[in-house]
Amino acid sequence: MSKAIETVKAETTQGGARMAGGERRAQILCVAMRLFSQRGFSGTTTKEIAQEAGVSEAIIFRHFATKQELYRAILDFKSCAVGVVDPRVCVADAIRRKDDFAVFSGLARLLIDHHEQDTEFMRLLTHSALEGHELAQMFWDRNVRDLYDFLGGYVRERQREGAMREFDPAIVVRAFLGTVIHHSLNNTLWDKERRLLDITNERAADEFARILLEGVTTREGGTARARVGDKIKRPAPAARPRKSPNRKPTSK
Amino acid sequence: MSKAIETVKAETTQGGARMAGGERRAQILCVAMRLFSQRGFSGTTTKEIAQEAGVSEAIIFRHFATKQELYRAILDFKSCAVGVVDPRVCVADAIRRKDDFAVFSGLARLLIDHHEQDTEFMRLLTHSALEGHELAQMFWDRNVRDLYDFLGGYVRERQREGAMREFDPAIVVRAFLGTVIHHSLNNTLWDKERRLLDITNERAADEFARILLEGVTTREGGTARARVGDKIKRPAPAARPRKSPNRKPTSK
DNA sequence: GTCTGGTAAGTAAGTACTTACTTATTCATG
DNA sequence: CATGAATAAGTAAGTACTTACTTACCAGAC
Repeated sequence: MSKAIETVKAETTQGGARMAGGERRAQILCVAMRLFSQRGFSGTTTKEIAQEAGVSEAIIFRHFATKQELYRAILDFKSCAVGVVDPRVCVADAIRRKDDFAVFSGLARLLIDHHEQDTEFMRLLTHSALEGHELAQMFWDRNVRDLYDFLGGYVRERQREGAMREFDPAIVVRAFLGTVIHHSLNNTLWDKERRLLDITNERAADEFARILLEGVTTREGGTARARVGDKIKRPAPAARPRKSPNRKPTSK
Repeated sequence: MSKAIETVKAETTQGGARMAGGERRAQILCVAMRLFSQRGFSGTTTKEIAQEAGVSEAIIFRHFATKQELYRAILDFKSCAVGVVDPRVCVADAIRRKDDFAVFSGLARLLIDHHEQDTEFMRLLTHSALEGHELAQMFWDRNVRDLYDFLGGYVRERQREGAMREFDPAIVVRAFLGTVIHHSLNNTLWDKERRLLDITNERAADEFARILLEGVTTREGGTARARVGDKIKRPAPAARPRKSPNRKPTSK
């Protein structure tokens, strides 16, 4: 590769010219994240990272002792930076007003938007989960567990007030977050052209929230048929009492 | 590695002794699938595959011209084998009876069970989706698209009969399959110890179906509050008329 | 001068894939 | 039934190239 080409490429990625240590470090981190998210850890070579950053391979190892450490630094950096938009804060108002729809659609919107604008991190996280990287687990434990607790707590509260049915809150959260996260994953991983479903984030968030809250069947009971759940022997709620909610069928 | 050890290991994976061509090929395929699903394509070496299969590297290349071709063969094989349980057949009876709950819980149960017993394929598919492998796309297009059409069709039919609300069927399917698939993915990828939610497949399927059909809010309107959706400007249904259902609010 | 950001040119251990060769199995034939 | 060519399964030891990571050296700002 000629020097000229290398310089041009370097320019486009802000490489080339001499940089302050911190700057260069950040730039390498940035380039590496892009590549790791595209090709995974073992699918990305340090040589590629160096080329894309417009520097020689050696300076990568000046900033990061090993390839592993570079990867770790990325995951570390991102799993902190991701916390800047705290879902709890963003829907705090809706929670206070006990506006269920606003809570769920707001949360969904937040997540879908965030996933859309940070596709890289989503891919990176999935890669590292597959590869069994400890930091993926750490991120999951920290951020996702929090979300479950937070949302589950809200559901439990609304159940106590008689505004929600007696589902296990954890199941409700799983159902909702599943829909939302899968939607994002689907959009970035499998159906980038939106062939199966092409809707705005706003609409997706609203509809998902509506479906969760109202259900898809008509409440008036379209045809004269057995109510849902009549024929199933619902397993004793205490079978696995890990997280059994304060069930209290208030209303009615 | 001593000959003795190699023989033992070979025995456990049915390698070692001379095998008929087809047999050996199948065994390599099997071993390779396990390794690819654990470590991804570029994270797995042909040497490892050979060792685990208890043969020399050369015979891998006797059966498969390249590593890529081996990978392709696996994806090919699996994406066919996976079709043996056709969801459409399995819930055909419920469809005929128009038992919404049976349809959705049955389908969910089928998928979750299947994912649980074939974790390898799920991981493999995710890996290859991340790596942008064409065959992952093919599988998605073939199997998932079918499911969307099938389930979406059922929803549309029930809407025509006034038994379901006027959601875009594709959104309903996305919501439901999202919940189900995410549940599986969660169990195999992030939360293997089931710390966030530990329920049987049967219960998961039933609850997911109930939530989708009934919604989580009480129908009697626990507290005197605005009905869900009152304050939102629902986007004009014809905004993106891709798949707008034959809406016909029959009943009532 | 002496840090500091940078490089060119390594190195040892892998990597996918080949070659030249050895063994076991099959099976028509004398 | 024995036999021996044909064929298929298998291996040890490569090849050419890539990988993560090092070493020895350089140029400019303070």
